[in-house]
Amino acid sequence: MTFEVPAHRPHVAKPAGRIRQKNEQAIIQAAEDEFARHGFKGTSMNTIALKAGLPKANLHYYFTNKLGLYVAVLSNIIELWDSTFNALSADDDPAVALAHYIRAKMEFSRRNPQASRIFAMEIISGGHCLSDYFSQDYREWFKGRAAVFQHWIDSGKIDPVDPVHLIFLLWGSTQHYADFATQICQVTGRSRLTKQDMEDASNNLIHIILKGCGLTPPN
Amino acid sequence: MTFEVPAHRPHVAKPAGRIRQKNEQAIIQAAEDEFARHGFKGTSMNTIALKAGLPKANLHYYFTNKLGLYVAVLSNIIELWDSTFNALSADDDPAVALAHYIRAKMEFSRRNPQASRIFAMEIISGGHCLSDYFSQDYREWFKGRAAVFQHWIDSGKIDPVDPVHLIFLLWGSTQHYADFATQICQVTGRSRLTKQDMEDASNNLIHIILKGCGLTPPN
DNA sequence: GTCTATACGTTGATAGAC
DNA sequence: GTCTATCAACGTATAGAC
Repeated sequence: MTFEVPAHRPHVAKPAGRIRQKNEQAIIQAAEDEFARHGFKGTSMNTIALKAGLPKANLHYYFTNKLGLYVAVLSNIIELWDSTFNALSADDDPAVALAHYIRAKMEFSRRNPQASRIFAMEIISGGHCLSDYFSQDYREWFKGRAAVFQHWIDSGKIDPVDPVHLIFLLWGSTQHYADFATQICQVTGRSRLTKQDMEDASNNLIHIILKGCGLTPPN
Repeated sequence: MTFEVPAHRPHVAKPAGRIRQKNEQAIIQAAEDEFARHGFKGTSMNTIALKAGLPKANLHYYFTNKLGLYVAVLSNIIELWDSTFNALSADDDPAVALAHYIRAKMEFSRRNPQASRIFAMEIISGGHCLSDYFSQDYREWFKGRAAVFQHWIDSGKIDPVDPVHLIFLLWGSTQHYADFATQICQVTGRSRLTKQDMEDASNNLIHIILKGCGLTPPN
């Protein structure tokens, strides 16, 4: 009995791989748009397919099902989400670190408003798709982050505020500019939030929050 | 040819009216639950009907169509929404007025988390159903509200912060506790936000925001 | 006023030709 | 790998019996 040896195939960049990459990218992009606007249940695969310029059967080829696609989009977002927050360290000067964090979070809201909105919709909807993300590890990670603020408090660098609620203040006040951009534009009569608008907003937040914690804004 | 005269019917409280009131209430209640969880597109009339304990044809009897029901729910919410904000007056002591407003807004978030979430979802989705609400009048109203803060600034009562962004800070930081309650519970390991949690949060916000505006919290 | 039965489009998903 | 054709389930909405 003999075994066939596979014929030699010269190593070329598989065209399939490039098409896959391009299509997956187009699908994720289109899916972000739709999920940000209508949430998970409110979004249809058909609409995503149309927006991506592909037959809808292809979506099921690349992403087994609708939930798979949604989780892929969410994961894409979560990866970016916490990195800025992780940059905060107990050794930092609180004023510099907080000002930097607020600017970074606002810049993230400006550049990825859809990511912020998908996350917001998922949380508002109960966050069941993020149950893996919200694990015991996540709680430990959060405790560690809050400990940074507690250290600043214990060493008298900032006012004895509640570290946990300070974090929610930072998150809520910055994400508001991505999630509620529609309302902000309506009340201010703007068509969109410019980079300058976001810098004004950042400066305002930095002034109030830092001073509110007993700090003087840097520079 | 004779015309029949309708037989006399003694005036009794129409059972129809009471049934209508009871059913409409049950439908709106169920609709709030579903819209808060899945947004407009993601909610089905069938699910609302099941939750309300009524055949789904009844929903179309009481509320012409799905959009009509949604708008009814939204209007219910909007009515409550701005009243607390209207209470702020240029003549008030800023510290007292701001502290009172923050507490009122947080209490609203605690008692009507679903209302806040439906509003949030609608805004994130583009707010097209609120185009009537976001009229020229609304912009004028908002300007008038911002003028209160500007007056406090001009008379040297609070720091020269940006009044418009201060409003967004107040809105964002308080609504966060309704809209992101799921995330807050997950990271803090709680099953729900208690009244005490919300009071702690209020006190923290009052400390930071008032001090950040150059004010001393009252009492 | 109320509810059963049903019309008819859209949904997520798949089978199978190319 | 890709796409056309199709399915069963579910969507909103209504007609008409009670």
